[in-house]
Amino acid sequence: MPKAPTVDDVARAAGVSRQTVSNVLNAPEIVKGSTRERVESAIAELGYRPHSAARMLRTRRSSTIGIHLDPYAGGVSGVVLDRFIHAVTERASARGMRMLVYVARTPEEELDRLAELTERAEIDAVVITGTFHGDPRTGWLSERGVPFVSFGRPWGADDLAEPSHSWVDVDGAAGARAATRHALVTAGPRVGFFGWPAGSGTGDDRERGWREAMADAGAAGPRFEAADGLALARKRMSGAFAEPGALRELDALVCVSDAHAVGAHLAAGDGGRRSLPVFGFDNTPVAEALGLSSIEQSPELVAAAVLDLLMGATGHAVRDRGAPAEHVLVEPRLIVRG
Amino acid sequence: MPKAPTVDDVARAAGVSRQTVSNVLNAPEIVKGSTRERVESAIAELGYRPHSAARMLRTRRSSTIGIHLDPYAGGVSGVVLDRFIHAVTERASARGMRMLVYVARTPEEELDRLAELTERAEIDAVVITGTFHGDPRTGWLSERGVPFVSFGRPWGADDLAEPSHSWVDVDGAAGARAATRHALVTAGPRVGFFGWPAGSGTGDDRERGWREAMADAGAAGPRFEAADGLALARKRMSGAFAEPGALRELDALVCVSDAHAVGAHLAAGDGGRRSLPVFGFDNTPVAEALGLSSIEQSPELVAAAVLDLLMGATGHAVRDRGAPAEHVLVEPRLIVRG
DNA sequence: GTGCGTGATTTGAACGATCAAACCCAGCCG
DNA sequence: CGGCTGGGTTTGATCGTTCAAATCACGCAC
Repeated sequence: MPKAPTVDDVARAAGVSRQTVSNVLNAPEIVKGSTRERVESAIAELGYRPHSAARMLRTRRSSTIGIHLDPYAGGVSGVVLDRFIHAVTERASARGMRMLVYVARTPEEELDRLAELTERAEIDAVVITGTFHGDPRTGWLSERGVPFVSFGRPWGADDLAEPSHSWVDVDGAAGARAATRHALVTAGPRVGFFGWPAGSGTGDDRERGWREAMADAGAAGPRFEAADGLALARKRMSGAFAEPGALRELDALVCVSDAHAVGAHLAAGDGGRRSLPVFGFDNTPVAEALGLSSIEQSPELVAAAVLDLLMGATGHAVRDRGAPAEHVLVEPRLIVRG
Repeated sequence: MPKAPTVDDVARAAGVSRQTVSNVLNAPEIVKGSTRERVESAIAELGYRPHSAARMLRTRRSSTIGIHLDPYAGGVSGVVLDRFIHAVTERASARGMRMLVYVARTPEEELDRLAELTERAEIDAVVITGTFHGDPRTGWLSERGVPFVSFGRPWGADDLAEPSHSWVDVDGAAGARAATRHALVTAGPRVGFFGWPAGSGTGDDRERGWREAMADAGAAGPRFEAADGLALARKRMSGAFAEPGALRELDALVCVSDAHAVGAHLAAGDGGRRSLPVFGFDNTPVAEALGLSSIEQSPELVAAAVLDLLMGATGHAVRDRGAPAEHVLVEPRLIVRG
């Protein structure tokens, strides 16, 4: 393995100084055209690439962004986050940034990881996902001045008008509203909602969309709930559908997740109504496989927005804090099937 | 933001020299007990962490491993790789390594990414996934002396006896054999196989397992095939089951993937035989949701094996090449459902 | 008493880049 | 003709760590 060429090797080959080579790379506009070309061809000739550790050391920037990898929970969802991570990585790459992934089982453990990564200067910024009420991460990051953007709103009093940090989220209420409206038009007025127990932010937001659409239409429908998980959801709805007439008196069901939707769909099938229109959330492969409608979150759009907030619309480095907290609310898209 | 403490700060606080602090961190055994304690408490006191860029620059090691993120194909599988990446990251973290992810749409693009990452010294090693016949990556990496291990065998002449590089894979034939045997015992002798078109390595390997189990039992069954994708699979089997008696004369079906299995399951349902025992591969959430049996690949075991090959059983740095090429074949596990 | 070996610690240099300031050289003005 | 300006380029210092070699302290044998 021949030693990799350094900036000095290039300088010698091009008959200029170190710094000029550095300038060609970092501030080409200040170098005279003819010398720039000479240096560029020397770079190409030698196959030179700047040694990133040296650059990091001097500039005190790692050009790396950290992101947490959620454990595989074995459930139906999860795909959304995987798509999101992929999209963020792609976007980051296009802006000359790298993505470092880390794992942690609890928020506390995540703070440990983050402390290590930031204090060793391995990352310049963080993308956090799945924010929740009283999330310890946001305050911690703000205090230490670590630039970050969250996929998920702060769930505080004033998310929209005066957010405590930059965030991007999908407008769950709008998604549920779209699904509910579609159901009202195509199936009938008795559209139910199948959600998580109250208090989960995301779930409440989606439920609100259903409520609003129903109120607008002057319609009413039952609300069911179950904790996360396909099996639980199926059991819950099997119970509900066992009530005489319950299944017959329902025109459609909007669900808080694809897991819930699949559970409800299977329960409806068991109850002899395989064709009950069911709407899920996340547009996972399972919903696709079973031909269920679902709300597509467009994690690619979220990813693009996250990087815009983190680096500015065209920047090639993380914005230093001091930049105002902004947010982006992505409009989801209803995918109709079945 | 107060300036982060350096090794010099710690040295001063502990009344020793730079190098002694460094030794406490990197070779504690050569430092006298009393001084070590003094230095350790100074480290704790100041909250010192070594600056990774400086260390990288000097040691010429980044302690970082690169891994490719597959694009979200929208299909049923993909979960296996996500679980694998998560597990690798966890294992790497435990050994003091970091994981850097990158994306690429084609193998050629992947080589570009790898060239950049290795030449800038951002990564010490690579984990590649989804190897195939004539994969350009393995040769490229070997030539350049970049340490790597693949999840997926080399698919060459002498994979097992004389592999051209270290690899870990799941024993697909064993998995299919287990499923077939189980089907023969619980369902009947007419066990079919639903595979990919021949030539895909992985698919051929799994099919071989079915063939062997059938031959051992002196049984015979039909073979079907379809390209990847749930919709295609369903259509193919709907066609097959339309033949008079075809569905009745089948006791069970072993499939090359969960997508195939789900397609076959749905087609069987359409044909009036919802209870046809179907066996998938990958144990994805969809199979779980529909109550189909499937073969669990245990990506966590694969991940552990990959890091063992890359770093040695207990090492804390990537083994330099010169280490012999080894391989590990992980035994998959049949998950019976329905 | 001198020399030697050994374990513990310190010193100087180096890794490869960028920053900050100095330098050089035309061209222009007074 | 001296001084000033400013674009283009070079020089020296620096980021924080580890390597390699030097130094130191101490006990022991001759």
